[in-house]
Amino acid sequence: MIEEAARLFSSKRFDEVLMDDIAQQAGVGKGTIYTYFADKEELYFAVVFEGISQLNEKLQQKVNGQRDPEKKLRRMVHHIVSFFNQNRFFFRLMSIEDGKSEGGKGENRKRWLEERRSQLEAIEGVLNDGVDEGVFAVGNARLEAAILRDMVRSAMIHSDGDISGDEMTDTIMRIFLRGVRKES
Amino acid sequence: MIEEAARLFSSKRFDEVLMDDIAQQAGVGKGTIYTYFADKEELYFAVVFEGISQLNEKLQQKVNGQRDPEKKLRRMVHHIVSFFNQNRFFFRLMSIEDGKSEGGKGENRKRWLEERRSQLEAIEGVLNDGVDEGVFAVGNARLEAAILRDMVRSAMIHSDGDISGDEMTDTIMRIFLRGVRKES
Amino acid sequence: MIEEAARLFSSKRFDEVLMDDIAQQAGVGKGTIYTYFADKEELYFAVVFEGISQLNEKLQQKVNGQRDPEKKLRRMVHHIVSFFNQNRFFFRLMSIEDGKSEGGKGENRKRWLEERRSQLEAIEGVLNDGVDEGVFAVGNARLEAAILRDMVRSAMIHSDGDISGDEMTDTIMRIFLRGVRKES
Amino acid sequence: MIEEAARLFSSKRFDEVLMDDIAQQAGVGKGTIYTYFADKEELYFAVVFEGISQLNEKLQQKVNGQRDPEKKLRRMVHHIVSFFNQNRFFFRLMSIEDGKSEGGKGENRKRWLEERRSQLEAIEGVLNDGVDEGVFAVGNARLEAAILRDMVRSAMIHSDGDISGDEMTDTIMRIFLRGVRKES
DNA sequence: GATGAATGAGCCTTCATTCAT
DNA sequence: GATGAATGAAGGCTCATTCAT
Repeated sequence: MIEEAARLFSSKRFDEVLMDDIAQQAGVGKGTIYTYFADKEELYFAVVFEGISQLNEKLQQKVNGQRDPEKKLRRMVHHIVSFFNQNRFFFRLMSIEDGKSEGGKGENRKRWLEERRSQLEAIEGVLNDGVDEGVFAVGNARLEAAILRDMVRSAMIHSDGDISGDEMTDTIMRIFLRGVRKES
Repeated sequence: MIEEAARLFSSKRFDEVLMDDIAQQAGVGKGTIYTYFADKEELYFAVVFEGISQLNEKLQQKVNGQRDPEKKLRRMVHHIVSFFNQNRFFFRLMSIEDGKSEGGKGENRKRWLEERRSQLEAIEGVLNDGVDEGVFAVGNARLEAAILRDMVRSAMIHSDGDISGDEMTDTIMRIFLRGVRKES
Repeated sequence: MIEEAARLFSSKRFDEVLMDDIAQQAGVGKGTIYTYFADKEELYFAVVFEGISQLNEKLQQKVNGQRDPEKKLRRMVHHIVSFFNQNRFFFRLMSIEDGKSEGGKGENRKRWLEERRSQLEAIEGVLNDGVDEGVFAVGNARLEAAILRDMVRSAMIHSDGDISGDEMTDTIMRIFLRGVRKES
Repeated sequence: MIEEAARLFSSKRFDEVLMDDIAQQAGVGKGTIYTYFADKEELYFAVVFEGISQLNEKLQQKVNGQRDPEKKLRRMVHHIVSFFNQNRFFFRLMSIEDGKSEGGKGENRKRWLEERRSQLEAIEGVLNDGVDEGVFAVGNARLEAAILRDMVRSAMIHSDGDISGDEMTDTIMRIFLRGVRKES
């Protein structure tokens, strides 16, 4: 149900997605949705958080069990690319939420910001590790973490499926690593 | 009228923006909007295209009157940053449209893709110039142009006004330039 | 202006006729209509009354200057047919008004009933003359006058222009005259 | 629901009848109407066709089980009078539709013309039977059928409830029968 | 007096939500 | 718990009417 909702929400505007459509696609009665979600908005955010949580969890795992900051970074980027490749709709949903400024029911907005922070902190941590080890030189770690992550978004949007996940990862890493590597 | 609509559309969901609100904010009667736009959707896209056209036009100007590819690139990035800083709503609207996949009345979708292509080609051109001059080394110029442009988006989102336009430009250029500079 | 309005009101529903259309057809500015008529409804009734008054006036003339009741009747029917043939729209408008029951602003409704009464009285008078002269035998003169007049409507609707005014008159008179002629 | 809509549509102009009123009169929610009819227009025509179909069906029955053309005709007229007496609104709706010329979505217009034709053919058939049996003499059977049917309309309009259905039938038959009877 | 751009009251229609089955 | 027919609040849109030019 969440999956079908995700598919729809990521390809159409919120108001263009009808509860009827979701129910039909998910193969359940319309009323059934309301057994699990208070309203359309709640379903929407369930979809959004389902996606980002899952990604964040996996991302955390990649950090562990690897020493070299560059390799860690590459594994993380590779994972983000893979995840988005398999869940193109989630990636679009996240883009949308990321673009928002203040709006939304504070509750959800807050949760979203937390998830995003947690995601960026994972990347930021690796960058800082690299700095500590004397291999990276970053100005604003948080900002650069965000830039790295969004490079994936950018690559996804502009690849239209023409470019393999590996090629994307390579391109992103080439640009980014040289950008943050400490000049010797 | 378009300006007020842009402000509203960029801070709320399409369905949360009421024609009544737009009319009120713009200080015109509701009916007046319909004298100029067939419906809410048309107004929305007028807003979107107004923004991107304006940006693209200015961007084209920056390319001329400058030799050094690095300096050209910096001027372009600086301009995008300034433009988005002055029109925060447009930048959000563009993010939204960029995220979309197929949907929408083909008409508008097509126009959007064209505007985007034109924008990226401007950047791409500079990258290719750099390659010709032997100062840049790029793999997929279009993709890397897109990445550069989206770095601005990323920086905007994650700066929340804390970071000045110049600092943003510097950070972006530092990362990107080193990423594309030909290794000597 | 009234004429164009008549043409439109008789071929479309009241709500389908736009003030814009009337203005355009009549070749005047929309505001100009309001110089002469308080609102759409007033224009509509001006149209309706213009038609029936004109018809009634002419009908009255036909009665005079003829002795024989049958000939009078024939001349009247012939005139109604001619008038409707030249003003097909008026005939439709009258049908509409005739069909109504109570509704409408009492003012107009009252005026309409008066005009209709006056019209039927003209016919009724001839019928009564015939009765006085011993050539007609009628039950309810008013009702039979109405039936005669509506025969024209009926013939108009079902002729679609295939039948000439004279043939219509002949058919109507054949049926009606034999129906009211005193049996010898 | 159709019945209440019929009552309203026959006493007011299309644009004066509000969907709210229909819903309220019918004792259903406004949205419910749209479960069964696509829009106001569709409901309107459903109402119109419901009436004429019902009448036509019954009319067909009257033709059977009777030999004498005059008696058949009288039974048909009597039935039309009764039907209209019981469904005054339908009779007004039919008048309106009959008066129209070209307009309307071809679909509905076509259907209307068919129903009307079928109705007139029933009457026409009896007239032709009479001609075959040598008791009637008609010029244009279709036209005279139409005239007969519309005599009922005429009588309805001008009776205002003062005249009984039987009296109406008698008057109509007296005029019409003598009009078509073959002169001996 | 004529005009037509601007207006906003009003209405049709949609669709999230409910609740009886 | 599941369902989907019924609901009505809400909002997009129309168009008669106004009034500054």
